[in-house]
Amino acid sequence: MLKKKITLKHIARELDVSISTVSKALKNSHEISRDTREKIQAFARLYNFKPNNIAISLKNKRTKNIGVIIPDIVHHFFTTVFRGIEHYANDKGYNVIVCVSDESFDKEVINMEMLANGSIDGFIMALSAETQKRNDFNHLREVTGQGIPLVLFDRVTDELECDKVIIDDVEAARIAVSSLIQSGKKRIALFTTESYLNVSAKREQGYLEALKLGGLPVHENLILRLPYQYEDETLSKEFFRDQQFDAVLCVNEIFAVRGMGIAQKQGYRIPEDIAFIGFTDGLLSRYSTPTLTSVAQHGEKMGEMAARMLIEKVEREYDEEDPTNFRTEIIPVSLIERGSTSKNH
Amino acid sequence: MLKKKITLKHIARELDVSISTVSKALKNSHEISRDTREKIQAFARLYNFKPNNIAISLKNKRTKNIGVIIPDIVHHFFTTVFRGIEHYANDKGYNVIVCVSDESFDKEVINMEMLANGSIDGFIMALSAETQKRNDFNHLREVTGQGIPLVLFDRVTDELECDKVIIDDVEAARIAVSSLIQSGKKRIALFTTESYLNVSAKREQGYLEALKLGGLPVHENLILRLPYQYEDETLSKEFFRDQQFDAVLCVNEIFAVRGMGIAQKQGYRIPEDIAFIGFTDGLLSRYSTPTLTSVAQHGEKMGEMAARMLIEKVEREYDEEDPTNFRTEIIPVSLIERGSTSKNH
DNA sequence: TTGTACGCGTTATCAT
DNA sequence: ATGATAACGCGTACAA
Repeated sequence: MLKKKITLKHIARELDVSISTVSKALKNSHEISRDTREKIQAFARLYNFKPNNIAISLKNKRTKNIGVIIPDIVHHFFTTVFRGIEHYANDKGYNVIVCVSDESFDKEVINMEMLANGSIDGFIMALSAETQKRNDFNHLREVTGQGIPLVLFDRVTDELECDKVIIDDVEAARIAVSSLIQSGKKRIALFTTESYLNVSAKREQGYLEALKLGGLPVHENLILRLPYQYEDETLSKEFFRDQQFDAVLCVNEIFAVRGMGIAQKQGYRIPEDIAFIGFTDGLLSRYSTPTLTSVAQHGEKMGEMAARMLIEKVEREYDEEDPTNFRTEIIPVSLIERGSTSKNH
Repeated sequence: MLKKKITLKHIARELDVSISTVSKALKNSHEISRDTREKIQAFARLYNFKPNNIAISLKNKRTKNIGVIIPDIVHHFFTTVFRGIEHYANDKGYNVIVCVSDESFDKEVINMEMLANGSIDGFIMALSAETQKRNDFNHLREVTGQGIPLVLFDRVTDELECDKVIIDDVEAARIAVSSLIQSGKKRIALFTTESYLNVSAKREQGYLEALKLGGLPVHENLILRLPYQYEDETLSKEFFRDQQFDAVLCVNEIFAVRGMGIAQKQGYRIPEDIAFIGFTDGLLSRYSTPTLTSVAQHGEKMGEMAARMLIEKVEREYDEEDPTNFRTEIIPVSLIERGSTSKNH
């Protein structure tokens, strides 16, 4: 019953040939006579021989593993990106090791160190909130300094020279707000997170730019900033109660859906009284009441792109190419229009 | 700038000692004189020496990696379980390699084969839909036959002897339906998936048992079965239009939220006209309108348990213990009551 | 056509 | 106190 994994050595012993003969025979080398070749191959098939990945990794100094470090896994956008990474990587024969930083700087550091000691050929990651707040990227420099390729996605930083994949958050927010302006909205609010997160800062910038472009004034009291995982709805309730706006851009779909819930409870009609647009086109956007118009970030494409960039770097590693040739790819967004901005949906 | 990874050999050469001396010194062996020990340790620290995981894996025949194969990653419940696995595993110094089967039998097989060749010490998985449909588990037997520990969670099968972690789906459905009966509901419907999925079969069974227990008759036309990822709402619309029920148990939160949307559009009030209960206590349950009463499956605990069982097996592997001593752990569920069953929420 | 020897990086055992 | 050697499993340059 217990058929332990078989090795070249076993086969060699059993068939009374040398290990290298077995190795060559299994790669169909013409150095080996048809006879022994077939004998060996038959035996190998019979015992279901598969070469040991670890041994091969050690020999090639390539693991065919890529390390993915993300702040959270119970999170629609990140899982979407992950799916893209996983598909592309698998396609190319790579496996994916995932570590979750839980938005913690220390965990991010520990995870990277764990993986950097030979377990992976390269990293794909989105920075933890704490890392962005501290603006400390030495653990990343450490790793790139060792020649390990790194691709950052979504939560990136200008302080680091490496490959990056992002959406144009400024542009995305601008598009969203402009579409509100075009549909006749005059007073547009922003419901967002505290702005040490790169993305929220950029979305705010896009919001401001769109207002300017549309000739609308900026009112600080039309902007509400709450912690990323806020609990207390006091401030948000006030915000919507004192409603002085006819539309609101929300930094993600959770903020949007919570906002819609509050607004509806206070008797506002959506989209007539207040129109909503969110970021992150996930389940909530599709199944909320009303359904939520949302900026789709195409996470899967982002993941594919990140994996592609990483694997290219990894496989080019030992070639002539300039290793400091870093790219930043921008994944286009699209606005998915639904019931929170138009009655027709 | 490019400080390539340093090895024992480098240190040995540099300090003009033997490799084994370096190895011992770094493990603080008292065989080595304080002098050389300190010299070597200082040097190692300076050059940030970390032993190569791959080499250690090869030597120990232990990778400290565990393989997780799940049907889908953009899926609240699975990511929740994954989080539990990841936390526990990381705590114990293990890394997690994730593969996604996309509900495909072939992908599941390929993924397992990729990982089974030395990349991991054991598997944690939930069976793909296709695998359950085909009832073909040879790839799993293959792996366990090689002595690789396997823990199945949620999507399990009786055909396989191995460790398992499940929720009691029968019990869970019974609790949910009983609570509806207790609150005075008389005609309780079931909105579920086609039943080749182990879980939906069990939830249906629990539904039937609860009706019997409550002295309520079973009406086949109160049961609607649709494909797991159905698109067309024709049948569901009919189902709710011809509404002959005052409550409905839904096999997951997506089915529940879609159902609520349809019912509300047709003018029914929730929970007065129809009460809803779903499975999978995720974002949708928390943020739908009304909020959804839901069976929480405590995925994170499930993941922790699975990881614990697996790691115990892995680390006991070479000991005396009976390897055929398989357990099935049942994670208790709880009913999270919200607005879809009671006005007070 | 086949086999020997070496190396990947580490550790453990056995000399010296 | 230190070093040489073998071993983990594989691949390959070189020797026979």
